[in-house]
Amino acid sequence: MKKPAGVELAGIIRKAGFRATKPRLLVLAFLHGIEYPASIKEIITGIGREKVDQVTVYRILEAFKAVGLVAQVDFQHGRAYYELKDAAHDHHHIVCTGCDRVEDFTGCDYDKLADKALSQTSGFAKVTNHSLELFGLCNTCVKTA
Amino acid sequence: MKKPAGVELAGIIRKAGFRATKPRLLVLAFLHGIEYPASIKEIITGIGREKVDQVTVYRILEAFKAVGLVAQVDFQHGRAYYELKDAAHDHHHIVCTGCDRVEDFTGCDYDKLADKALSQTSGFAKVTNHSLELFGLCNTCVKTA
DNA sequence: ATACCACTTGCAACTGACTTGCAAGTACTT
DNA sequence: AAGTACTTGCAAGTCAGTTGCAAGTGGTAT
Repeated sequence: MKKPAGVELAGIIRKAGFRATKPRLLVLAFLHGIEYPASIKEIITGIGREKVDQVTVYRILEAFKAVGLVAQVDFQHGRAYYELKDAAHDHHHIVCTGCDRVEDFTGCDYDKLADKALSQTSGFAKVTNHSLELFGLCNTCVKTA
Repeated sequence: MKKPAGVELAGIIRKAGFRATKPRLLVLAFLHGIEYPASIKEIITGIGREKVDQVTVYRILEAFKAVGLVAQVDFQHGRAYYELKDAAHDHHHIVCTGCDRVEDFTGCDYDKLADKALSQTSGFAKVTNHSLELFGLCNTCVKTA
């Protein structure tokens, strides 16, 4: 089971136009294993500091983002979070401002939103990307608020 | 016209629970004068570096944000942007990834979105805030892309 | 298999956004 | 006019993310 997974990941990386190096495989494997977006620090700690330099992780994520392999999300914590991008499942996150708990939700109606924005603005030709986060209180934090 | 505006701004600040100090008046007046969100650096430069310390600007914006007087938006430029919050006019921004040009659009259907998210998640009790940005290409940059 | 070379990585040093501690200043109250 | 709690300014610090460059390595051609 380990070998096939590795091979598959290498294929994903090569298809994206990169060499299937050990750091890139480690980053991609780590992202495959998480449920919610992870910060760079979490990614490095998760992989193991001795296995890959943080600069390398920054560069890999930047490159993966550029080819649409990963999505960068902003939880307003002063640092970037990353997760694999799943084109078929455009989801967003709701973040608890009390405890940083995260859950997913879907249905932002991206296409309609993009059309609406383009029809309202005179200077824009196309929408290529979007970011949407909801902030709120989880069942636990709402009691102590 | 200058005096009344100043008095009015002072009232806004006091109503929010702060003392109407010179730095706070300057920040609020500057935000009143901009068309699109400004970075801290732009705010400081706009006000005049000699008139107010950058630490003070950071603290003022943080405080104004906490009471809902200003909104912080993320254009994925690695720094925060700020603008006055207009409760009656919930607008969002579309940002050109080529030249950083910004325009507004409205109609994100916040209430419906919040309901949708709450019905899909089991752990959240309420939505208190949201962030939404579209990224795209303006009429100029789309030609050179 | 071997060698090559462009692509990658790791290290060290750096930048720039933002924060903290604290003494000095000042808006509002009495 | 004076007091005091709220604010500010300065200096120094933290932390995320970047840059330059020499050393390393994956994929290809031989």
